[in-house]
Amino acid sequence: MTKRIPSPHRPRVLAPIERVAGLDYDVLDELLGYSLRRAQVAIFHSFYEATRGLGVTPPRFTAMVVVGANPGISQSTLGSVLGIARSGAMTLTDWFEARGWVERRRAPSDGRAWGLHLTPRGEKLVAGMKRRVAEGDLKRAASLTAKERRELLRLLGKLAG
Amino acid sequence: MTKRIPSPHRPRVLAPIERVAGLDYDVLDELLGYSLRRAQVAIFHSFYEATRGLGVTPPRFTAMVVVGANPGISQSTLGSVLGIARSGAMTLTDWFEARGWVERRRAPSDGRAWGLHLTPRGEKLVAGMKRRVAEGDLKRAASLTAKERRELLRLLGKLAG
DNA sequence: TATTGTTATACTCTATAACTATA
DNA sequence: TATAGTTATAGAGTATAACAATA
Repeated sequence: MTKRIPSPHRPRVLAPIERVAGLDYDVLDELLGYSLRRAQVAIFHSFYEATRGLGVTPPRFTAMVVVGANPGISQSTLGSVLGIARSGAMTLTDWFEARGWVERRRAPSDGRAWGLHLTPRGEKLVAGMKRRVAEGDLKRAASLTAKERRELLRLLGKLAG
Repeated sequence: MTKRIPSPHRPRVLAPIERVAGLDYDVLDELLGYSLRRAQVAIFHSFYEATRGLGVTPPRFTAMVVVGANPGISQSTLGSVLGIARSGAMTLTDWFEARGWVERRRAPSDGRAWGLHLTPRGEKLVAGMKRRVAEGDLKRAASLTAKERRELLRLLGKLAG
């Protein structure tokens, strides 16, 4: 089977959304969409610190966590979780496999599907990342009280749900 | 001056981040980063409805609003607001100019820079979009009380700031 | 020298569509 | 027929680097 060569890992440092002094932002500050975007970019910086050098982007992190918590998950299901097409889930899996973090095993119940599993190395990596990302996430939210952070999570959940 | 041909407008409908039943999401639900992403995707759908058929993506909407509220703004400053490089701000401006929504006028104080201005057509368009986007944003947040929505905006602002 | 806009180019991410092998 | 994975291809968005004109 010929494998596509996975792309080199060079994650982008998302440019900060600068607050340009003296500029009128009009309705933007009243919009949840814009505020969400700004908050997300801010959080991304702590994520980037927590995964520095690994080439792990947020979708890749999500994928690793989900594979770890759901061993044997298929590529298609992984794609659904991430909101990407099957072909994208494949590229993603190739990327992990090339690094020896994830392996494909034939699903026992369905000859078409692969079951995805973390390798021992993948297990170790994801454990470390989970810890560092969670720490960074907390640290970035240090301007919020514990109660505010919980409330924020709750409100975001309501919005997304 | 040879102008680059702006790309056709075919905005993507961001695939929803499905909640796959029976799957273990592990730490993800405790992370602000992941919750922000899910909320953002949800909000994006109302944005998409509000700008349907115009090819206006969130960054383009932000740009139109900012140019409208700050006539004469330079491409570089616009790029800073959006967190993109100068070359990207140029492509963006070309896109608007090709539709007759924005025009470049030589900046009186600096012979290198362009000042960006909405055309009458652009003014009309952005006014309508602002109304519809704000309405959609409110509607999408209908599951939140007015107080919760304000609190969410406040917390997001704290996080981003 | 530094900055603005521009051009050329490359890369990432993702989508669609066609193909295969299984179901 | 339908689905999982694969492959090929295309497009949107953005980055970097080099250049001209102006500061």
